[in-house]
Amino acid sequence: MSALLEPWDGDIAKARRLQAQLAMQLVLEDDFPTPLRSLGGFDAGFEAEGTVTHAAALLMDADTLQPTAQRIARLPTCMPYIPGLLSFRELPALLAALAGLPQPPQLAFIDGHGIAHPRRLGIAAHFGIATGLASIGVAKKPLCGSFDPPGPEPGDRTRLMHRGAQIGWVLRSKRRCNPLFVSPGHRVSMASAAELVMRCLAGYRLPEPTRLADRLASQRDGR
DNA sequence: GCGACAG
DNA sequence: ATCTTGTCGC
Repeated sequence: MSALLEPWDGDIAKARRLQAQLAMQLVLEDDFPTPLRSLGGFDAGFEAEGTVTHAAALLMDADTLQPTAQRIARLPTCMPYIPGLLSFRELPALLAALAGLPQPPQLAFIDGHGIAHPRRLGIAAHFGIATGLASIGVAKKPLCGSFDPPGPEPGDRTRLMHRGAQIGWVLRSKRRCNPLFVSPGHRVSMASAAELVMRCLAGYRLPEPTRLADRLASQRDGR
């Protein structure tokens, strides 16, 4: 829960040091309820020329993938977008939306990277440390690391590497669609991260938790 | 030094 | 992220 509500002071170096420190607390092994009963989907968006940040939180049944509750939270935008420091900008809104759900999900899917980050603390990892919940990052584009393109079949994947270590997967979730960049957040193993995303697909490029959260967060109405 | 850079 | 309709390709 460290340094999340403190106002942005512009000190990028300090923020980076905090990320490295928080990343040390990550549990990169499977440690979530089984069998999984509930899943969560989270995504953030902006309104009023970026002055307002809104976040969508969605609770769903792990077996049917049907949403059971949803919540949208709005907060004044606290800082600008700085590559590598995304979580400091969007996490406050995500946490506010999470607090509005009837109960927390047993596993959260976050729109953005988990440990596939320069200091291993993408927004999904930061969300996990801040809440204690198991989390997985699902991003549409890479932030760092190198990789070979995965095969064309759904399920095909290659390792996303950074500084000699695997930080995630480049996963083909659907034919003829650009691959997803999947990485563990907190309390989820590298192998399970990809498997869990595959298990949540329903015919679209994005797994249901993030797909529905994306749709909710970017709807023109309800604002 | 130069280029890249989640959302 | 956001401004935004139709259009090309599978």
